[in-house]
Amino acid sequence: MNIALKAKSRLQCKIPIHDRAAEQSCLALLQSCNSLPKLAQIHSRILKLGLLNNPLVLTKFTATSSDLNAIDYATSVIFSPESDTLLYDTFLFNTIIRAYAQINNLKTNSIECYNLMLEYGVSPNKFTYPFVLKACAGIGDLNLGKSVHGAVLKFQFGDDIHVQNTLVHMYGSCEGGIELGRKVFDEMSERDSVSWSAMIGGYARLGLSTDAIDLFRQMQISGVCPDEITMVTVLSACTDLGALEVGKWVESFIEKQMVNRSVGLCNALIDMFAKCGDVDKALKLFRSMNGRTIVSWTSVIAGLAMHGRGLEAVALFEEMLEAGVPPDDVAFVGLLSACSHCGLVDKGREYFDSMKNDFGIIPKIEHYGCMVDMLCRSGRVKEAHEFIQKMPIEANPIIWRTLISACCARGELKLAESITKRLIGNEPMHESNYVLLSHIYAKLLRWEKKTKIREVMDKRGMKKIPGSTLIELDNEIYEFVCGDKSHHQSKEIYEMLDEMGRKMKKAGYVPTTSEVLLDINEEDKEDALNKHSEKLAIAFALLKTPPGTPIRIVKNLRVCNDCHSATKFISKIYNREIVVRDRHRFHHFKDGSCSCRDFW
DNA sequence: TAAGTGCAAC
Repeated sequence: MNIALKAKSRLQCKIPIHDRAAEQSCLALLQSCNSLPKLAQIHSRILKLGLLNNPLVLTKFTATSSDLNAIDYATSVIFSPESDTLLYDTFLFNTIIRAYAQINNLKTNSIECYNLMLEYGVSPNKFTYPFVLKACAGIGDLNLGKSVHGAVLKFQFGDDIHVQNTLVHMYGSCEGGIELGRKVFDEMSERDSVSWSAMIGGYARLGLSTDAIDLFRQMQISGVCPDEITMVTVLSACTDLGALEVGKWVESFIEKQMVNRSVGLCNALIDMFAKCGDVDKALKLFRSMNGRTIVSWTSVIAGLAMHGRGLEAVALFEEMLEAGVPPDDVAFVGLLSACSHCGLVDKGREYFDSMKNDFGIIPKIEHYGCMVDMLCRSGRVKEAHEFIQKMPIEANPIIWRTLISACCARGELKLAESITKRLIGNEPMHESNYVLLSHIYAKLLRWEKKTKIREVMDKRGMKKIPGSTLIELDNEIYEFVCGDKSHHQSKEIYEMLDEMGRKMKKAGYVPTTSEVLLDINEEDKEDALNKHSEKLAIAFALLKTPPGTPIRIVKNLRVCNDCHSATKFISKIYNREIVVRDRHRFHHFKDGSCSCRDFW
């Protein structure tokens, strides 16, 4: 739909005379309308009464419905050449701007409509800007947002708290806008829970989760009472960090401060517990809640899959079907990844077909990704390769990397090499491709080629994403990077590391030096491995926590082969359960083995 | 007629 085009021709149109009584009766009907079928009835009445060109009626029609067809219908009539321009007012424009701002992919229609409003000389009011800014946030265009901000100031709505709140939200949703959002936030004379939620949410979305949690602490000092949405936002920051202790604290805070937990809040708690390592708690919470939504089910199913408990995830999916909840595409991603993680290839294939045939869901790249992973894990590398070539959509780098890892694990090194080289051609600045290639060369014993990779990376000016590990102790979050010496107990940590190394070697641990990308001698390679952030974090935890208690750490990247092998030894030697969350899944180390069964 | 939030393949 092109609003502007439809509007152009109608500036000169004549003013029709309306039947006021009919208008009133229609408005009253719309007032009590609460369902789409009812709306359709009213629609036919509008037609019968000849009120098609009555903007008042159509505005109400638009406002009552969140149905896209109704909105499009109403706008096309409102802006048709026959409609009554003299009845165009702020309310009408606000309604349409709001309607489009609420629908994904149609946010630009909101902006188009707002521009039209200015073009016709209809004045925006303080209710206009929250809608317009919401649309800007959805589009994520910082320059657009800035220009609307300019208009806000020009029309002198800059002091309105709702406008300010949406400005914060808008800047927080646009790339590079967070600082400007913070400026608006800092300059506000008064802040309510929405202001704080918008700012905390901005940090959380950008992955600045520690900033989000810090700001939440400041909010408590400020005396503004957080609401459900604030808590959902803070929980998403906890989830991102893997900060289970902070998450638990948030849960108790919710219990103390709030009477009822909304479904949304419960879903956020479930997701937090699952992704912070306590999937049993997530399950318990899920069992205790009323009014579960598809998001609740999906969060637990995906959570179980992530912890390697695929069979339980599949059972839960079946339970969901029995409960009469129709699965959506996201639920199938969780289910298929569960099948993949517990080796249910045939069952997985059945579900994949059923998704299309029984539920009419067209598989997306993520679903194909699950299928490739499933075939790879069960050792059917060739089949996986054929599957990729037959896919109706083009494979993405994630899928290719899955296949490459499987090739390496199964000794299909030549195939791995050729795919990796092609991938580097497509994504020359993606570090993990080079790491993969270097592993392949190490396995092929092609040391000279392996050495060259580092040079290529340097020449292309690539920055290595530094590996880091988070650990939470006594409500504090500690971060370790490779070779970190910044901790005040650094000396003790490195002594612990030496002790761990000695005990591990005695138990039969051999460092996987082929992991190291640098061109250095074997001894230095061992040293480089030994300083990996996850080993530092584990050493720190062994020092600071009572014997026998579980250790939980969160790694920002995928855990490396050497750390994986070392952690297995450590779990046995020190008799500790070690729960490692990496970029993609959980590893539960216990008594010398890992829940991922060495495939990740 | 006003704001803010939650599930996704490696």
